[in-house]
Amino acid sequence: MQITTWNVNSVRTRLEQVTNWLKTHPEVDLLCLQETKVIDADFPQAAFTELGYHTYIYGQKSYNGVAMISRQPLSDVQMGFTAVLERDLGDLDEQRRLITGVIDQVRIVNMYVPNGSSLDSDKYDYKLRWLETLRQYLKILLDQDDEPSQILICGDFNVAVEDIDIHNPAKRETKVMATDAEREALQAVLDLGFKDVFRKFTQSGGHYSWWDYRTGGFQRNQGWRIDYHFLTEALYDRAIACTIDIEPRKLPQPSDHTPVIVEIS
Amino acid sequence: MQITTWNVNSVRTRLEQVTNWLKTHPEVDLLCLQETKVIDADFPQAAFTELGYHTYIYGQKSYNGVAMISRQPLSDVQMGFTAVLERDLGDLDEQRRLITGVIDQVRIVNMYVPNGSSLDSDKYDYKLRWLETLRQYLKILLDQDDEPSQILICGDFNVAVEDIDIHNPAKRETKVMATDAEREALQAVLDLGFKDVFRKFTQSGGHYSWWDYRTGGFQRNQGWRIDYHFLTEALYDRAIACTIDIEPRKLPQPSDHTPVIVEIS
DNA sequence: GACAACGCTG
DNA sequence: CAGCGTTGTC
Repeated sequence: MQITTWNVNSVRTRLEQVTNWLKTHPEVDLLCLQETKVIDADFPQAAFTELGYHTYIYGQKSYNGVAMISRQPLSDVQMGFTAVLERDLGDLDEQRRLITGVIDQVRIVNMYVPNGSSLDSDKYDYKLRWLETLRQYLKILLDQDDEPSQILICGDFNVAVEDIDIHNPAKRETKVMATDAEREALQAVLDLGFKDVFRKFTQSGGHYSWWDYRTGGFQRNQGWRIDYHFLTEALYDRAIACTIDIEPRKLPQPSDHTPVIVEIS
Repeated sequence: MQITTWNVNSVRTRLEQVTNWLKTHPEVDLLCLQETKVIDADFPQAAFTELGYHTYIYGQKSYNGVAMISRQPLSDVQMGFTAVLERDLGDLDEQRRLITGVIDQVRIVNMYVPNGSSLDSDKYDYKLRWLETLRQYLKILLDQDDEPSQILICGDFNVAVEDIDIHNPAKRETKVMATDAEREALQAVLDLGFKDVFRKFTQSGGHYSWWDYRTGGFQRNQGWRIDYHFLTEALYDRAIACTIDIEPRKLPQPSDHTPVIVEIS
């Protein structure tokens, strides 16, 4: 089974690139999208159903929005934190950033973690609170799951977990995406029992999933690895490959992110 | 000598269409553009100079803007009413709607007449005042010119001069572009001694230069003839053809207007 | 740098 | 329906 995560930065603008990618990657069973930036009514479902996929969408206009494009139907699909946490989360579940479903006894959680803007902003605080809520949410999913848990969480985490996941980690504490506070908040999530499956196969640096549009850093491979698949132990053991496909980032008018694919035996 | 008028509705968006049109119409000596929608600093001059044309631009951001693209250098180029009327025109010369120059002893005046919005608007009043100012402006040009005057005024006049210039003239008094007041204001201009050269060669209706994007009227040829070449008597006598080229309107992402070409012996 | 929305104009 | 500019976001 192959699962891909890809922040497409508008599914409508990138529609042809996404469908072309699916056509050239028929072995991919599930594509998890982030930043679809479109309300459900305007999501280009037909483009995917015509190719034989099932679509599960949880969208919002302009910002955020996630979707899952699956060869097989998913079961137990749920949107947002509230469906699982069953309490009022205030502002933490207003934005559409998280969708989950089950395929072949594996629960997939596809998410778009808040970016955080700047360290002194309310958005940064929101990001930390969101990650803590994610921890609580995943704890329940883990408790609900049969042992051993087979859960995969993937998406754009907007955090680089290690210094080798950043092209220049020197001033990492001054900007969002790699501060200690963000890493600790994410680590608390991973401590529930999730492992970065890319590192099962690749220990070297220089492998990134996102390159800023502004600095033109893709040409010089000045990027960040912020898109991940984190797997529970049992699933991690079954993983046989995890790769980053940088080809879509080379196309004209690309997303700033590129797909990350994991294969599970 | 062939002269073309074309409201391109943004010269940057339409640049390739415009240069392609020039390439396929090498016999055109002068192309008069309206609604270039760009300040002079950002006008894509190089695209025209590379093709061997001289450019004369009088631009404005977002709205209006006129330009002349000429095989031969133009002489005595002037922008706006004020250069000729030499008095303070208040708001009537703030918008960049008029440029003039001389080629082969023929004075060309290229203009974009205000649209007028709706009958009860200040813009409608502005349109009528603008046309009266145009009359005063042309009177001076005529007085300055050697007898017999060889003046051609062309552009988007935003007025249909006759009922056969409108696909459905029934309710023409309720909307802008063919009310009696607009026609009278334009007629006062033409009474200085200008004639609609298209009608020298074609008397039938159904010939238009503009089709509204909104109503999709191009498919059913529901348009308006609002782009003209008006010529002084001496020049009118020398005209040997005047045609509307609807091909550019058939292209993807077209301007809502299409070129009108006049040929003078 | 790129995307989407909104307001304005035609 | 299509253009531009502005704002907000990342």
